[in-house]
Amino acid sequence: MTTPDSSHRLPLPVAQLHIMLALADGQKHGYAIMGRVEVLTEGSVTMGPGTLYGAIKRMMKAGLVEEADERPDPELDDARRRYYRLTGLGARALDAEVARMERLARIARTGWSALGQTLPGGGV
Amino acid sequence: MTTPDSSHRLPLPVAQLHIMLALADGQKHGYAIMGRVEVLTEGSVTMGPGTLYGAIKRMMKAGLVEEADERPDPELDDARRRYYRLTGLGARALDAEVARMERLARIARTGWSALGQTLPGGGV
DNA sequence: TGACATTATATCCGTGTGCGATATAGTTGG
DNA sequence: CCAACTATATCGCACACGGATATAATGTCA
Repeated sequence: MTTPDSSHRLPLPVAQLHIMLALADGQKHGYAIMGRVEVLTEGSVTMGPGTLYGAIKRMMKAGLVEEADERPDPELDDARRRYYRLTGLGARALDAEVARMERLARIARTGWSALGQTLPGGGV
Repeated sequence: MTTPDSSHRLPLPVAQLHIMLALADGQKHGYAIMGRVEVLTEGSVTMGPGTLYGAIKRMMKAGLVEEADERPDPELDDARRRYYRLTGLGARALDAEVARMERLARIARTGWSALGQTLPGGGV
């Protein structure tokens, strides 16, 4: 019996995290997200359409992102585009995921002493 | 230019990262790893045997961990145990993975300005 | 106008991963 | 002596990722 309220169980799938980061500063359409992910990861992650649209479908189902009806100036627009934005839930999930990564990174950098807990077993 | 280190690709599967963190302060046997992961993640991640041994098998194949022959004092030992430790490659992969997480966390916290790059396309 | 690259969304499917369930057995303690 | 705990191991389902592919509108340029 996994958590029935699967609204946001961590860790977030990596593709979803990348998409969320790309959307963090405002709504974007799919193709723009792909480009933004590449820039954000400094070229280390190239997200193809197979990854993107599959992930977005799951994220919409989970309520992490939603389609935006508002569109930019018609001059700059393209009828084919579908714009997506983070929901409140999505923003909170992103925050939780980032906190999770920071906690793990801190453990890796400082050792588990960072936890301030007595660990059983000791070494070996 | 981040050294691509072609032998493995990031992001590391989450279970593998957790195992590596658990092994970072010294070799441990499987059952101890499960407990350590739970402590390290402050109870948020409970790793079962299905996850652990599958992941370890893949990690050994990838050269990220290896089985240790040295065992602790026979008094404290248990014949059934199999001890694992990080390899040099594993330690470097852990380091790269942590760096990746820190970079993403930094982007999430500070926005793109962290990249010091001119982003094409603009918003919307 | 016709040709071609680019932009843009969408699906299919193989493979890898996570993880619950399950099996097996040695160890410890009342 | 039996129950609980320790310990390793496998199976199978479901999901996530990502390459390949399809389709079509838009932009560009000779």
